[in-house]
Amino acid sequence: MQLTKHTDYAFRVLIYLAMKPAEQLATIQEIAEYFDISRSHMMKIVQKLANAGFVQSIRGKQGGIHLGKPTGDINLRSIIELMEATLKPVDCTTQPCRLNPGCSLKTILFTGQQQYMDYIGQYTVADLVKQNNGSPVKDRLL
Amino acid sequence: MQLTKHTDYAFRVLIYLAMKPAEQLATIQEIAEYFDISRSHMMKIVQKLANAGFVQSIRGKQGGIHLGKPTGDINLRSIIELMEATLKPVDCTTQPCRLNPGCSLKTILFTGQQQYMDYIGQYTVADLVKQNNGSPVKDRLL
DNA sequence: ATAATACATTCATATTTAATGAATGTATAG
DNA sequence: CTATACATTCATTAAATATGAATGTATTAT
Repeated sequence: MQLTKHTDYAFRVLIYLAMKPAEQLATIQEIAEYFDISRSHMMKIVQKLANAGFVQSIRGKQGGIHLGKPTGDINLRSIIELMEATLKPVDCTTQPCRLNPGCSLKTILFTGQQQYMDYIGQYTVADLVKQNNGSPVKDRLL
Repeated sequence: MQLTKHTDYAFRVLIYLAMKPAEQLATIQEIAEYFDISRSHMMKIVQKLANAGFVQSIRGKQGGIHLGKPTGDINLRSIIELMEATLKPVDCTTQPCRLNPGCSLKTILFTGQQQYMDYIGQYTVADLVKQNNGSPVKDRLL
């Protein structure tokens, strides 16, 4: 009942990138150090984000990464859907449950999770970098 | 992003008990066999439910277990809250995140989860043993 | 009383998933 | 053609879940 750290880190990367001027590249190394994670590990998170188009990566010397689309177009729900391995509240089939298929529990749980996702879906990365208690997030963090 | 099997099994136990006549006792052995789980393991799930009052257990010969309260009084949300170890969508403190405390992500995620729980909270075990596609659940299962 | 039964508790183990890191490959700018 | 930065594959570690064995305690039927 908790998001994985991969999802957590993915959000952090996006927030980090969103706080930099759009044209300025960040390196994976730099972000890994900022959040105190190993480079290799951070690489994998960025990888997934890059394959999905949320981040654009540029190889080679002077390379780096930046957001692949405007902050307002990166829906938080889509990040969860991308990073989380399993999105079903229960698994009634792998080792079949004797109550299946008449059991209405799965429908209730599934619909509940939809409520969660629908709510999250109202927000984008843009909402995460807005100032919220007086001082701009940017000023407090970079 | 998935409920643990403990929670899953807890629901199964409650559904099983709800399907038996109120005055008739079930044994842990019997339920364990029904769902094909080891007795020891099933014991632990029942234990938690018993400590919380959802199930009443009677020791000794001719002992067994039955529901501790009417099916309509066993809210599904309360079962999740009882069985799930961790209910926070993200943990920003164990290994402090540098974006904390200005980061609004945790608030969004937490509120989203509330939506989930609030939805689930509309249902009780009584809703799980109602007939739903013509034939009573009871007829199909026991 | 006491043996049988059924829950209670503690301890140890196995399995799975998530998390992490090392090593090596590929592209590109200078 | 070399330094840099992303890309990919493989192996390892750690943590959380899940599971089971052994033993204790209460109750009741005989």
